[in-house]
Amino acid sequence: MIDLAFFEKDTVEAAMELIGCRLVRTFGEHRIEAVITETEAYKGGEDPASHAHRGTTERNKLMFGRAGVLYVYFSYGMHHCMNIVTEEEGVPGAVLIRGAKPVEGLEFIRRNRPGIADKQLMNGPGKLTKALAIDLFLNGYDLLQTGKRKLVLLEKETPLPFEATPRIGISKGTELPWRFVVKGTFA
DNA sequence: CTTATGATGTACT
DNA sequence: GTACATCATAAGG
Repeated sequence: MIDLAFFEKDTVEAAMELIGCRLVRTFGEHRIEAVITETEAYKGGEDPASHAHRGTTERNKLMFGRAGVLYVYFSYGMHHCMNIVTEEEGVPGAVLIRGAKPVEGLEFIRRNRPGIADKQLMNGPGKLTKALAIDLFLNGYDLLQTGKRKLVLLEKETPLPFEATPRIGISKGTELPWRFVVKGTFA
């Protein structure tokens, strides 16, 4: 079961364990479910590519907070990116969810991404947030909260084979193999 | 198939 | 002012 201990650990470990977990987004009667196929780990201090590298700012302060909370930010003036905070409180870290594969609610995903081919619905961080209708109003959302929830993370049923590669879209810290992506044709 | 480019909020120099 | 954890489209081979 997903609990605080699942997130309150080393960010790289958490990023690997998130591969194969399912995201469930609900709005009213609607339900979208997707399997996470691609993640990246971002720490703080020692990680030059991390938003938290140079200490807290108004935008990144959630990365220093409690694990299991969403950190959503607006990037390049037009995309949202979704992260899940990791590590103990006070230690910066978050896992960027870079890609997923739809398993349920395809019609609602298509509605969020009109005119896009099925294979490209959620194969990138900005695309994934648009497909799941995730934006800044979910910034700070607690995945561990009880009661009626708009977004739920489910533990994987079966582990998926994945590989570690350098992270994408960054110019510093490229030597760290902290991107994890499902192998083969699954994604 | 590949590369180039525009859109543009936030953090930083 | 510049850089950036991007994406969709246009242009070239």
